[in-house]
Parts: sequence; C-alpha cells; structure tokens
Amino acid sequence: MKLSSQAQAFVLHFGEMGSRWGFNRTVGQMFALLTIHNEPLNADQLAEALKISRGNVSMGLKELQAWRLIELHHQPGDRKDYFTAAGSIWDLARTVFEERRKRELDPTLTLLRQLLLSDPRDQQEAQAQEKIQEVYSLLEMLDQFANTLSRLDEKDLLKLMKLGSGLSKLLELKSRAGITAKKEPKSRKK
Amino acid sequence: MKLSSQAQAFVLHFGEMGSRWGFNRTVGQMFALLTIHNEPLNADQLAEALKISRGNVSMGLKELQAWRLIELHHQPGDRKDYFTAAGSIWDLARTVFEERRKRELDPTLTLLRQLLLSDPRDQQEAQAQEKIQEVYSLLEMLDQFANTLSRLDEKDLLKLMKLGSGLSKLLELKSRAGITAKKEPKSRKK
DNA sequence: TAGAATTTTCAGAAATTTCTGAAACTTAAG
DNA sequence: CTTAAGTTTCAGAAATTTCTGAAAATTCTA
Repeated sequence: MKLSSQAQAFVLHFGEMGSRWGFNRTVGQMFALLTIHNEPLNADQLAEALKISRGNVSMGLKELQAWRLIELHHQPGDRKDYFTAAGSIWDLARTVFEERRKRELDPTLTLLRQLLLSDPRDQQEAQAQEKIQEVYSLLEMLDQFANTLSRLDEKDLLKLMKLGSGLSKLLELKSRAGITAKKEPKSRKK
Repeated sequence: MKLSSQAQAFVLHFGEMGSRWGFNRTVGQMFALLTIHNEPLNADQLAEALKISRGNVSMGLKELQAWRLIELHHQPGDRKDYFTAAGSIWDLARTVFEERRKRELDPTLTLLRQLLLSDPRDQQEAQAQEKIQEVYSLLEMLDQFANTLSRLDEKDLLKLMKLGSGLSKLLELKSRAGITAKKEPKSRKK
C-alpha cells in the first residue's frame, strides 16, 4: 500500500481536522483512506499505509463502525476482515451529520429538559431558568430542523441547498403557499 | 458569586460538551456562565465562581472574544473589565454556527481545491481524484448553504425551521414558484 | 481437538492539551 | 514620576487523550 502524494495529503488533512469533526487523528485518517480508496482494505493494510499500530487500527475500526461510516466485507478464500466506506459521499455526509446531531444536541436537550422541571427558588434562579428555557427552545428547534433535513431525499436536499438567495423568496411565498396549493388540485391521490 | 444548583449543572454540562462544540472545558463553562448570568462579570468573579485560575480566565476570555461570543463593558468608576454574552441566544447560536463553519469547512475546502489542481499520474490517482472532487463538490455546496442560512433574518430562519414536513412540499412547489412569483407583481417598489 | 490465523483488549508509554501561578506588562491615578 | 490596580503571558505541572504492542480471546481449518 503506497499512497500517492495526493492521497497522502488528503489523509493527513483529514487526520488533522478529525478532532474538529468528532474523532481523533488516526480515526480521521482511516476514514479518509477508506473514502478515497475504491478497493476494500484490511486492518494490516491500513496499519501499514498509515504507519500506526495494529491495535490502534482495531480500535479505530470499532469507532468507525459505531459511527456507521464503514462496512465489513469478506474476500472469498481470505479470512481477514475487509472494510470500505459505507455508501456514497452523500451517504457518508448524511451519516456524519446525523451522528453529530446525536452527540452534540441530544445530551444537552436531555439535561436542559431536566433543569426546567424544578421551579426556581428566587429571583436570581428565575432569571437563570428563563435563559435556560430560551436555550432549550432554540436547541430543540434546531434538533427538529436537523431531523427534517435528514429525512429529505437526495433530490430535495440538493434542490434546497442550491436555492441560494432563492430561499428567502420561497419562504415569502410560503404564507400564500397553503392557499395556492389548495387552489391547484393538480394530482388527486398518491 | 454563588451559583444555584441549576446554574451549576448548566455550567458544568457546557464544560463537558465544550470539546464537542469546539472549545475546552473551562471556556465552555465561562461561556455558559456569561450566558445565564444577566449582569456583566469580571475576570475575578469568573475565576472564583468556576474555581479556576486567573490566568486561565484571561486565556479563556481571549478565546471567547476570538469567537465573537462575548463583549467587553466597563462599569463607571471601576477599572476592571466586565463581560457579557454578545447578544441574544439567537445571536450567539448564529455566531457559533458561523465560526464553526469557518473552522470546520474552510481549511478543508482550501486544501481540496489545491489537490484538484494537479492532474493525476495514473489510473489509481485518477480514481482518488474523482473521489476528492466528489467530496469537494459536496462540502462546497454545504458551505454555500450554511452561508445562505446565515444570511436569513431571524423571522425567515424561524419560519424555515418550523416547516417540518412542510419543507418538502414547499420544495415541490418550487419548480412552479418561479413562474408563480412572476405572475404576481404584488408590490412594485420598497 | 489442536493449532494456526486473525482480531480484540488493555496496561502503561507517549503525545497532546489544559491549567496554574508567578512574573512581566499595561494603564490610570495620585 | 511612582505606585497601585488590573491584565496578559508563558514555562512547566497536571490532566487527558491517544497510541503501542504483547497477551488474551476468538474463529476457522484440518
């Protein structure tokens, strides 16, 4: 396994960025490598290509599986486990997005929900709780929105992201849309 | 400065989540505290409330300023620097969003752009570059979209996030919208 | 069932990040 | 000026995270 300088740079960069994206350097590198490499790779190949220990590869693969970013394959007549990136670039991006939502939002929502249960003992606490409520409402909405985006199919997602400044125009339209939509009985069922 | 157990929990949690959101524990705590506390706080108060060193507070404040999340105030007749969260919860969320986009996307886009310049030497490299192109296109679009969202005013943003499953319906409408919009000359100027 | 091939685990080493606190620096007041 | 109040800096200590590699566990083959 020799990496072209292109691949090398790509892999190293993803290693560096890894921490910002939620995993550590070697996990980032492994993911990057599995992403640009078309053929499945086994643990030894990864260890060799990235010059890291076999044990580290094993842990990294476990983590990438927890992220649902890679999948296991087998080559006929070979007992080794081979891995590839799980799906297209789009699939991967979507998965990262969903996983990050889970990890970055859910625990906070749970805590805030809890904090909002008990009622404030004094003025001071009342004000704090108000703020907590604001933070909660916002994060809750964000979470819902992220959810909505996750559910869009690729076509719609693409359409949405390509809208650019057309988005606000579309939103303006929105209030009228309900009416407009009703006015257009286009297709009945389905 | 004594924190209610509510505030305590809020602050500690933001400390723990900090790393996932892009800053370290104490910076997360400082930010949380400035967010729920309505009055401006000075460095000594922060250090005392969070039981961390004065030096650490100074560094943390610098970082929060780099994130544009806090602002400096002065109390008449007091030479100390006082800080508050910069704006409403919405403002803060928006700022975090923008800063994260900068830190998580921009460096990668820059690198990938660069990698795409040189042309592949062999089959292997060609395939890798294809993948890199795919990743680039996706991240570029994501970046644009994040940009678009950042520019929306609060009203529109709220509308959009509240759409839920209405979003895909609105998108369906989109193709027709261009026409519809032109057909409605509603208001001329302003 | 033995043993060979492969993967996983995990204690401690190495690397990295965060934090402290004393000293240096800055600014305003007297 | 000189001094006092306040802030920043930064070397090294402490804490945390990551990584290694040998041993244990698992799985397949014969």
